[in-house]
Amino acid sequence: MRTVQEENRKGPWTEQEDMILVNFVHLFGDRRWDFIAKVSGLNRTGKSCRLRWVNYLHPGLKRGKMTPQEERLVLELHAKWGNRWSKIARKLPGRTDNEIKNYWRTHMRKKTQAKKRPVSPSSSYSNCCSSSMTTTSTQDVSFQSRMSSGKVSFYDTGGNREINQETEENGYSMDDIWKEIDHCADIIKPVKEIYSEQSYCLSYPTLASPSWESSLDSIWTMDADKTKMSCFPNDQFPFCFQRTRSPWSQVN
DNA sequence: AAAGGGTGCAACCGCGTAGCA
DNA sequence: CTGCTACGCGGTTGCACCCTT
Repeated sequence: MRTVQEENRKGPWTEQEDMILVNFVHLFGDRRWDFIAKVSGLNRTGKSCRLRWVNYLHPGLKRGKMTPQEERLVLELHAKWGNRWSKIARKLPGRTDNEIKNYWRTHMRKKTQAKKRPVSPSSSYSNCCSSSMTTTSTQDVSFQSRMSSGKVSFYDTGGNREINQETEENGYSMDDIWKEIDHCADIIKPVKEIYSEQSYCLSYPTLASPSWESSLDSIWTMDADKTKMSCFPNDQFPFCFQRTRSPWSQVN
């Protein structure tokens, strides 16, 4: 009898695995992960496949640094909802809960470091979020006092009414933030466009939760017997984003 | 140029929950 | 109602890269 550990691969995904996963997701949709994991022959758990898809391979993902607008929105929403990362992520198109979680973690780390060095005008935190963080001061004070009094954990700030109040007093409402984000979305090239610009054969239908079924036929021409990427000309992989650290770069 | 520490991010783990038989 | 399975979420870890000394 073989153990699960013997059967399932762990650790970083290879380019090949990514391609196989993308292929099977396009075939069967981004549900039924255990099934996909099984039929694809990837020695991964369904869970692992789902995570890889959601956090990295999903075509609607935006890569790169958070914009000031996004930073502000994360602050706002976290103040409102606490560590409900997936809920927050839904309000930031193209960002994953994992990404936001990581961002927040980094953000809070910087904050606590700044706290340790109290009167440093050029603290890393203020540098990082200098752009237009109108909401930080009050939150910092209340949050940090709660932190230091041991009432909250490192991550969990819970809901914070004060910040909402303050934003309203400042006249910077959620509507304003949304307007900025809309404006931003105009500037940022839709993923679809980027794909076509780079001569990739794929055209992804929507940014969030694409309905693959509707466009499968036109997009993917795959021989059921071969799991080869007939849809990727010249073995190109349809990403508009760059991998910085990955097994891929090492392959070349 | 090398070493060491810091940072950021991908991926795993455990738990809660929805859906189904 | 109960048990099972799969999925989703939040927390945590590991490691590659970057920066400073």
